[in-house]
Amino acid sequence: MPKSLKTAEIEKISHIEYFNIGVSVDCVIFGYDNKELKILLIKSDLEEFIGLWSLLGDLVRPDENLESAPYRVLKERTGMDDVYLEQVHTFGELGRHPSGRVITAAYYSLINIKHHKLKLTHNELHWHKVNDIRKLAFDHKRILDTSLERLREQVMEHPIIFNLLPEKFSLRELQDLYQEILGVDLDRRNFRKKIAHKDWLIDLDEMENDVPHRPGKLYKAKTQVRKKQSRRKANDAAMKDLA
Amino acid sequence: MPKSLKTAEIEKISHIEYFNIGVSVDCVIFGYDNKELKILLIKSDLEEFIGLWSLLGDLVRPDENLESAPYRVLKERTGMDDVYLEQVHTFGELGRHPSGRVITAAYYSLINIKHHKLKLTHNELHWHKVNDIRKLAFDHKRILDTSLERLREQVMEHPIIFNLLPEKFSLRELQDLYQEILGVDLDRRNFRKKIAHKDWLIDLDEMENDVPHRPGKLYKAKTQVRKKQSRRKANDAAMKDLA
DNA sequence: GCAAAAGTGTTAATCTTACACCCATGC
DNA sequence: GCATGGGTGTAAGATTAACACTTTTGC
Repeated sequence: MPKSLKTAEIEKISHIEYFNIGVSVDCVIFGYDNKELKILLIKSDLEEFIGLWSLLGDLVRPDENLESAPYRVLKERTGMDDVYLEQVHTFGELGRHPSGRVITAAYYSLINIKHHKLKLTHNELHWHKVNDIRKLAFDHKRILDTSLERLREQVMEHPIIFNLLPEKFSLRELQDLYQEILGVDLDRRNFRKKIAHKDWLIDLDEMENDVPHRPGKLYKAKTQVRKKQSRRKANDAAMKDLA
Repeated sequence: MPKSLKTAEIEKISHIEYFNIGVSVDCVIFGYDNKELKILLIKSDLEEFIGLWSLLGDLVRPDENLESAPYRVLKERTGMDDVYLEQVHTFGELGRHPSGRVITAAYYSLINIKHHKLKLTHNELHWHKVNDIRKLAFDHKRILDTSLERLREQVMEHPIIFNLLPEKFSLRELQDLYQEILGVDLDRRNFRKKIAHKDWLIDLDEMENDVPHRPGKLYKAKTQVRKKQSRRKANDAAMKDLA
């Protein structure tokens, strides 16, 4: 047996002083309303950040999986479960939190802002236009920027965008949302071809109504596309790209 | 002033029991030698994982930035600094570590296995073929799989692969490395066209020597491509993709 | 001269872009 | 009848995929 072998218990004791870092999760909760990408923020309750807004976060509980924490935060703050959540990055600069050493794992979430289950549980929770945000508490602006970057990278590759829309939507609504997220204008005919090619949608054979123009067809996402497709496909694509 | 406003100091005290989670980093250190993708592992010194290999990791020090920790681990274990390192994902399942609650941020690193500075500082450190690895200590196999997946996603998009090669290399060596990472065979002519198009290389006007066949031209990566290009370009690409 | 890998170009297929007209509805 | 957006196709350009022969070197 190697001479330096030790039990986990001994290792823990010898490093006990290291068990002094807080771990939190912060949720970048995206919504879409009125043709604008929104994010759910809460007024900071820390004196240091008075007047500033912050992401929804919480310390990870000692008895909870890291991945469970953002679901809990969402459930507590919005009443929603079964949401799309994805880890983005973990931030751990010294001094990023005035309470001491806190490392935070950032997740982004895409939710339907009109969902019947959505009930904001706190009167200092508000939806903000992403494009208007200049400053947030902590390093939350940087977290938002990173999440938005990731969302832009993911949104064409994986059928996740539908989490931001009502169950039924028209192609125009979908295109508007892509445009808002990517910050570009898209050609309608080319957009429709590209979406059709991805085979993400089911044609509902229904029409919009109460629109002051010719109604569009309604679609829904295929078989509850709440999660990204397996990364397998991304790999296949990368390979095909070069093969 | 809102009634529930509190200072960070008070907040910390009220959550003191949460500051009981260890935070570590684990490094997936890739190298390339003998046409094989390798990973640097250390024999686990925990009784629970006797006989198993594990990633190189360490607890994050209370006075060190999260991002600094993997650089420190690499420096300590290999003598290398100025390496390519990228955060992949943070793992925090309950029970992933027998010492107690430890959440780990995984990074992957690409290093030149023949670099003159590389000095393994521990005699239980060894390079293993990635393709041969079936089981590792902790959840390190999963961390490896996630890192490899990410490496495959990144390697065509960003000029990072050169970190695995010596300073001067031939196109054949580069192609072999891509094939090894992606697990596919590539067409030589198409590969060369694609690489030329990316404009990542400088033609050194030198030739291989001591090869038992016609020598190939040598290239080096343009202006020390140690980091990914800015994400900006990825976004532009995503937009262009749809515009 | 033989084994091994270097180097190179064309064609067909696919994908991407740019672009304009008629249609259905509410008012 | 007019304003609004729905719905659709084509041609040019760019990119990708498949594919084979000649060259240079060491032995």
